[in-house]
Amino acid sequence: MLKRTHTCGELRAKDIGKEVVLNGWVSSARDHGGLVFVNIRDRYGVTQTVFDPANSPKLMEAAKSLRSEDVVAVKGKLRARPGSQINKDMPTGETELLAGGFELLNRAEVPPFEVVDDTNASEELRLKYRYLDLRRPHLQNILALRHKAADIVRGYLSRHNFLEVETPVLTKSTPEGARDYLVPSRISKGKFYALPQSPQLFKQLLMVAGFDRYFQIVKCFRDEDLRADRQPEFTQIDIETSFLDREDIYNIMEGLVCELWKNAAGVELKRPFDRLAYSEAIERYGSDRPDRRIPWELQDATAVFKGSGFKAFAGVVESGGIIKAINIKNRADKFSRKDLDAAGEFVKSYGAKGVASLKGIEKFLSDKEKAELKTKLDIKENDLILLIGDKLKVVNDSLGSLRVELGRKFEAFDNKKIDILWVTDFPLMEYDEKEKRHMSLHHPFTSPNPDDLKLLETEPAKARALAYDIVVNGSEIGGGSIRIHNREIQQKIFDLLKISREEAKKRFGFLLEALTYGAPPHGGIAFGFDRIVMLLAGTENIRDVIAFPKTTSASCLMTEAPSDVDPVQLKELGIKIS
RNA sequence: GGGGACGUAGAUCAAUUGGUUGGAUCGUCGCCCUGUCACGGCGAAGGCUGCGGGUUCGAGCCCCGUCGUCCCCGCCA
Repeated sequence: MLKRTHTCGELRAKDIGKEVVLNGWVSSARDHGGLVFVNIRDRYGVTQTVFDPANSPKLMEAAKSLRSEDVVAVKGKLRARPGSQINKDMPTGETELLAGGFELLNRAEVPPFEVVDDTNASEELRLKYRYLDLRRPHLQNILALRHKAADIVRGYLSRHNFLEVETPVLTKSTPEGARDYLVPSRISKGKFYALPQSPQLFKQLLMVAGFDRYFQIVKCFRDEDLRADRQPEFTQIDIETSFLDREDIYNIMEGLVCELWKNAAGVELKRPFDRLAYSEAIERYGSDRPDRRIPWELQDATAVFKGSGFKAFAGVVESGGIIKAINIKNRADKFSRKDLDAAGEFVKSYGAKGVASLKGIEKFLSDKEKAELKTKLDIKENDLILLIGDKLKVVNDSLGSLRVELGRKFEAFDNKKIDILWVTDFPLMEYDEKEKRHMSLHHPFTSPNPDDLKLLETEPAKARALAYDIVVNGSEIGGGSIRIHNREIQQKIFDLLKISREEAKKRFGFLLEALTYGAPPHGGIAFGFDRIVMLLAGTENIRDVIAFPKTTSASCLMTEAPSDVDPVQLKELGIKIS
């Protein structure tokens, strides 16, 4: 076959006169009767080839049969386009390849949709023919960006003395956390491996083993429902270190994040990153992953409504709930009755009964109450005040989410701005009403803050953890903690979580045992690599950054996985489907 | 598990209050065309309206079920 001498994206004016060969896909073929233009596309770009009868009438006739997505090799001399024919929208637009010969490497069927960036084909169809969708420059660029980001991560961490170590994919179900994907064992019938939700225990064991700086770009699996930013298998940058405290980890990781944004997106981030305590994040933004680009904050107005003429809120205060408000500055005129109804529907999904606008409830309020609100919320002409009264958690969840929803709707911030911060001092655990016990907020190997050890005895839910998340534009891109390296403290945590000694021993006795053989103080972090690439690429959907993603029902439209298996396979595994 | 939106030529969409023969654009196919680049012109083919049931004289449209896609809540240490 004719082998390419150049890619379809590199030919420029300086190459004019060269004999070249291009390989690629026909992206468009324009037959003018007496002259045929064929654009050839590969991963690097598009180059126009021209079949001119003045050069070879026979060749031109043959080129007339070319169709979109045929695979071709074209040989010829690169020439300048006539001045008026230069295409400024194409990087290769100053030149064209005058075909002197071509080879049809493979014929393509008519594709189910046009392979162009501004395709309007449904995502369903594009997922079924993902290999065609991936031919689009947009997706090719994102996957190239993903590769670059991975390369930056490996480079940075390697320079900082981290070792990439692989950990098992066929492993053991870990405690708490997400639902596991299970893999039946043929050799031990009736037993199962679990795919890792993260290599958490292995990276801690690597610390015990003395690999004081470990990382891995690694697939993780969680059998939970999907979202626009959640896939059942996803990629983490998993990191663990020994002999470092939180400050050291913040420092090294800020360096990594800055290098990612600088080298992959050309954005300089300011260091050090801001820090915000979890409690303050909830108070001011109603969320542990605040998007601070949106200007409005949640304000507590509970005191104003105590015994108020607005009975709904007075009742909320009476029963121990809270009232919070946001002041959406200077946008009252852009918020219709219909918008308010929509906001009401929106907050209902978070368990709130509804949302009140100040305008709507003003008539029930005394002059004093109105004056208090005006001062407290700094109300000016045309400000839109929205209020929710309910139980603490419901108010924070619903009003915090509404804040983000309306921030996006009103485009109340600069889209190019990057807001990055650490959220610190998470609670170690919280009480679960359904399970009637405390549950780890992060995971059961997270170290309590030494200052709060006494609280563990009295009010465990108030004890802070040495845990931290890193948040970019309201999206959690990573989280980690200092771990427990002391067997007694680890046992104490299990006791508080009501994980019995037998249970603990059965499920991760190997870790407990390892902690007794000289475990160094250690801690780490895991970044959601897909989410980082989403932010770098500026896309809202995780499927855009994964080559072969799954639908929201966790199936692959291309391979049709999951699928039935041969009964023989099941028999070998000792599995019966009921 | 719950809520919402959607499903009509190969693709993207339209189709009056439930009413005669279900349209448009892109693509495809044929003919014409020497400077296009989403080429252009003329013409043609292409439909089990996701699937199953029901209501009705009559269903793309209404009802029930089912399958699939997307978004959200729950879930995701």
